[in-house]
Amino acid sequence: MLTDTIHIAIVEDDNEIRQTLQLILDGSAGFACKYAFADAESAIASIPDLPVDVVLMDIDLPGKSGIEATRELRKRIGEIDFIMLTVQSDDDSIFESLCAGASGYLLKDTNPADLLVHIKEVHEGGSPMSSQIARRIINSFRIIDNPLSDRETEVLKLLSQGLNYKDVAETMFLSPHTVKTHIKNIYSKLHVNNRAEAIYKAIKQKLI
Amino acid sequence: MLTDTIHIAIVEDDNEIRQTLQLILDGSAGFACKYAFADAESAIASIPDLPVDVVLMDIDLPGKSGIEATRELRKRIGEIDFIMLTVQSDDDSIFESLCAGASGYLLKDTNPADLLVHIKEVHEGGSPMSSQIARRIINSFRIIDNPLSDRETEVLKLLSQGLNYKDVAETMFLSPHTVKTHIKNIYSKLHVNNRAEAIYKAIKQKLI
DNA sequence: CTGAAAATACCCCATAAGAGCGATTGATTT
DNA sequence: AAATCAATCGCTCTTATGGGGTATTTTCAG
Repeated sequence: MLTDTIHIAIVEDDNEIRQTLQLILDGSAGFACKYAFADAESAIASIPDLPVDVVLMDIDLPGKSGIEATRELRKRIGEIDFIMLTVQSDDDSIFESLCAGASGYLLKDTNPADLLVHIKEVHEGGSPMSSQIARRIINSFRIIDNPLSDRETEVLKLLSQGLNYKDVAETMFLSPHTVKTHIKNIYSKLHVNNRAEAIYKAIKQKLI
Repeated sequence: MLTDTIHIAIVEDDNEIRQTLQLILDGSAGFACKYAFADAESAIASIPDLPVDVVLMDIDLPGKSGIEATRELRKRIGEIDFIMLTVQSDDDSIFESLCAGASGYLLKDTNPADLLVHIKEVHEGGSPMSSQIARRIINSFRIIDNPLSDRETEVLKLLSQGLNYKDVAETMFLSPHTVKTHIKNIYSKLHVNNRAEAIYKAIKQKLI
């Protein structure tokens, strides 16, 4: 049925890649690719008004990057899925893209047949990515190493919830003096000298 | 070659599933599955001393969960890859597993042929997961919505680095009074009343 | 059994932080 | 033209915080 057609837009500055890709996608049953843009600016201007389900977005664009384009388009339209299609696979690009609202992240050497499968997956609520890229994302969940004792971790968690010395002491059935000592030790172990930085570091290192 | 064989261990309490799986895996070229455990405790006791490359871990085990088993084994041995193989696909299970050190997360309805491919992927440094599961992970990177102004965000970032009123003021070329006002507005917008909680909330909501 | 690390408790003191006020200017929106 | 909000600067006051110490008990690994 026509209503099941997935409507695709491409944002890619390389003319050959863009045109080839558009031809392939538009020629495949169940897919339509009527729109293609060579830069972020024109994509941002046009896509909000187009009947598009999935956008294939290159990251390396002249002027605004594909990540910025994704971020801006996301702000205005929530229903479109973005797949980053790029040669870059460095950690920063991946995480920035995901934070900007991308649903998939594929490398440009993905073959057209697989690409079609992945577009379908995204449209059905999935997030296709190569297992190498998935690993990088997964690694970001790992805990590096935890210098804090159980008690110290407990204290820090309570602090992060806005409790002060006295409250923490009461919650943990301790003297406020002990809480203070724990906090001092936490600061020393994390090499910080105040609460704000301690919490920041602890979260970044997944200690709390 | 024999040296290219991937050695697998299974931890799964259902006898039928465990035995069937072991037969299939051990019978496949390039794979060996000589070890299978019915509970976390025996797996934790034995696996550190076994020549195993990849562990297939069920989450729902009697006694200690597969997630705990993964966490404990991870502590002691870094070179083994863990694939969670489970019926549960709720967000908590996924994130806990990843934090515990799992490299892949597959549902039990994955067919044996695909499973072999995924085991290979893991062993080569990838992280196989269904695109539905990948989407859940990706969604955890999304920014919910940002009530803070640019200036306020800037202030909060500096606070998270341990700066005090005065330092922030100097860095941003502002009066300490203005910084104080910004902070007060931040607290009010985030519904908190101190620095610690503000930073905690801001990070959790990906505002900084 | 012994020694290190963790957990507990206490003191003093200078300063940073937060609450509660008010006020002006310049955009942006309606 | 009015209203809103962001951004800026200012005051007072109380309390919490962090830095500097010391010391005892418990727990756990070697």
